[in-house]
Parts: sequence; structure tokens; C-alpha cells
Amino acid sequence: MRYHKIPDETIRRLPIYYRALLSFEQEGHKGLSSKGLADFLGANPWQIRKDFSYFGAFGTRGVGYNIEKLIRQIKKILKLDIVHKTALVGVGNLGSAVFAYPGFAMYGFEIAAAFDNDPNKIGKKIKDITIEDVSNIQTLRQRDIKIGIITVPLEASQQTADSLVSAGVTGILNFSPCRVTVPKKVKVITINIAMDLARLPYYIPVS
Amino acid sequence: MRYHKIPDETIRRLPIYYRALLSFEQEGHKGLSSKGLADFLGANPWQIRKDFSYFGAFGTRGVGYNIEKLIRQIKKILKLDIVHKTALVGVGNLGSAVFAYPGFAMYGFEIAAAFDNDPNKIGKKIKDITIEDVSNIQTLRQRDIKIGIITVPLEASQQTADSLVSAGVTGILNFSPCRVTVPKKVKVITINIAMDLARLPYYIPVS
DNA sequence: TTAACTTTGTGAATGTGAACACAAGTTAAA
DNA sequence: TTTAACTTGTGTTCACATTCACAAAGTTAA
Repeated sequence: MRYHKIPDETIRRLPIYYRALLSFEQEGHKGLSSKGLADFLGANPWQIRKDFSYFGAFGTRGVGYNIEKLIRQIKKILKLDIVHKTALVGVGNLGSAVFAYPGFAMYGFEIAAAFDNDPNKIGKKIKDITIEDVSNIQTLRQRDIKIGIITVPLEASQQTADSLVSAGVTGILNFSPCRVTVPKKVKVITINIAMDLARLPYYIPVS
Repeated sequence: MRYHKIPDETIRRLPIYYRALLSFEQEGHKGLSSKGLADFLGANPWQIRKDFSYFGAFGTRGVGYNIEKLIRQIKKILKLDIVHKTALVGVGNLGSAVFAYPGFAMYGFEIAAAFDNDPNKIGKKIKDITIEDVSNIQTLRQRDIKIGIITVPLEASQQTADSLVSAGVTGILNFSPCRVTVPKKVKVITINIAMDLARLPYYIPVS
């Protein structure tokens, strides 16, 4: 299995396993079976084993997995052991909230630059970062920033994405409520609570 | 095709179509072809047509779709035309942010109750809603509230989900960073920015 | 009325991921 | 050493979603 393409769904699940493993480790556990992890997460053991098997053999037959080793492996696969410098574009309500979000540091993200087009905001500081004019986005290449975070209003999001891409960014976290189109080599992850929200009523039986 | 089970993926895409259609309508357009919508969204025309076809024939061959009619249909399918009363559990940082989020009203959600277990918070008001003790969750059944929003810390999330389910809730929006296990008849949508975040580095080539 | 042109709706083919079953390896106890 | 009880890793099967190709249906213009 080792030389297969890794399913996107597997990558999507790895962070879930990762977090669960961290909590098992904190409780002092050393080893864990796929069944143990599956029960904890409400998932299937074979799904978990299959996911791991794409990356090689992590466990020991008849015994299970070594939690510490497994954490180290997943961390490496997801590249969570590297600090990624990111640039946030759009320091409005949403942008500020994202700035304050503690989850970023946990997964190795460091917000190293912030941009806005509002003259009133440019020059101000937020958490040690000076807000720059959006025209400065092109300097990201020299500054070795490869990830952009889009928190601008709907209308400006595609344009922002284009700027980021032309500045050499290879990954985009898009909080704006629309799909942005980018070259294939650039990975976009769109986070849109409203869209997730909107499909919930479908599943609710009408009283 | 009309009597098939609707793929979950189709439901996931409907809100995306819905939002795009709203913006087309606002620009004064009356009609739209699957190709027009696909170009706008960076999607495939046949995917869009297939998705719509699960619900019957919405368009006119040779002509395209009537935007207004299409919006009405999707709204009905997603049940966005009904106001859903929801209960928010956990009025901490995350809970307050969710409370302030304007997206809820847009998709027919009304936060009609708020719960916390902190005596300092109970009795206080937030946006006209009085914060109640979590033990009051059981009153949701009488109050005809069928959707719960979980914004409690990790440790309390499963327990909160259990309370909500036993209070007759049939849909849960889970913002806590873990999977919660519920009976099959209850639909859970988990929103977890950190998890989405964590898989981005995987796709970023190391410099 | 006819012919050329659009665009939808859908059966069929293809692709992808989930579920399963089981061989292979490990442990422990008789 | 043998046997029984576990647990992983993976080939196979199955289910579902995407893509494709085209018939059906409508429009326009001569």
C-alpha cells in the first residue's frame, strides 16, 4: 500500500486521530489498539488501520500501537513539526477574531504579517504585527511566507487570492463565503460556517 | 432519478448554489444556465444539473433555469424558509462569538435559549436571552426547540450532547473539538476550524 | 415548417473511498 | 512446544459519487 496516492479523506481524519492520541498520551497511556481509538472516536477500527497503513506499518501485530511513536509519525506526515509563517489579509471583525484564535499556534501557524486596504487601520498594530497596505502583499515572496489567510469581504476575496498566488503563496485558508479559483498547485481550504449551518435544517424532521 | 436517496454531497453543495443564486438575483439576472453557474463557482455544469435532478426538473431545456424559481426550490429543500429555534450551551468565549455571528439569522436560525453551568453567568442576559442553568436543558422539549449548539469545553461536550438528545433535540451543531456520539436519528454537524487548519500544512511543499 | 442551435435531464461508465474478511505476526499460558 | 487469544496490515468487495455522453425538449430564424 505504501506507494499509493493518499486519499484526501485520510488526510482529513489524521488531525482527528492526532488530537485523540494527544489526550490518550496525557492520561499516561503508552499503547493503544485500533479498536481502542475507534471506540473513543466513534469510528471503525479497520478505517483507522487502513488510514495508517497508507504511510507504512506503524503498529505491532498482536500488540497495537505505541502512542508516542504514532503521534510523532502523524506530526511528521501533517508537517505539524514545522512552523509555518502566514499572512492575514483583511483585519475586520472576522480577521480580528481569527487573529485572536489560539488554535493557530497549536498547529504550527504563526501569523507573521497582516494586510488591509483601510487607511485608518494601516500602520496600527495588532499583537505586535503592524498592519500593512494590501499593495505590500507582493513582498511576501522575499519574506518567505507561503500561507495566506483570507478574511476580506466577499467581493474582494478572489482578487485577494490572486494577489496571494502571484506573491508565491502555496496554501490558502479562505474564510470568505465563496469559492476562490486558483492554480492547481495552490491548495485552498475554505472554512465557511454558514454553509455548514445551512444544511443542518435539511436533516431536521419538521415537527 | 426522483425516487433516489439524495447523496450527502449534493446536500453539502446546495447552500453553495443557493448563495451564488442570491447574488445573481441581486444583480438583476432572471435566468441562468448550468454552465453560467458552473463558471461562476468553478464547478462542472453536469454536476450541477445532476444535483438538481435529484429533486426533479427545475429548468427548461434549451433555456436554462429561472433564478427566482430555483432559489425558492432550494430554500424549500434545505428548509431555510422555516425559522428554527435553537439552544446554545456554553456561553464562554466561543459561545459568545457564535451568539454574535450574523450568519445564523440568515439561514433561519434563532437562538432562543442559552445555558451555562457557571453560577456567575446564570441569570445574566445576552442579546435579550437570559442564561439558564444547564439543568434546565430538559425543558427544551416543552419549548419546542429541536436544535442544539454545543460551545462547551472538550470535556463536557459528550455529556452536553447526551442532555440535548434526551431533551428531544434532533439536530446538533457541534463547535467542540471532538466527535460526539449520538443516536442515528440525530444529525450532528461538527465545525472545527483547528481540524481544517491542521491538514493545510500537509499540502504545502516544504521550501 | 424546417433546420440549426441551446440546454436540460439522465442512464451508463468510471473513479474513489468505506467496509469487510482474513492472513500474518505477537503474546501468554498450559 | 503447542494452542488459544489478540491485533495489525492489506487484498477484495461493495457502495457511493463524479464524469461522461447523448436523447429529449425548447428556441430562433429563415
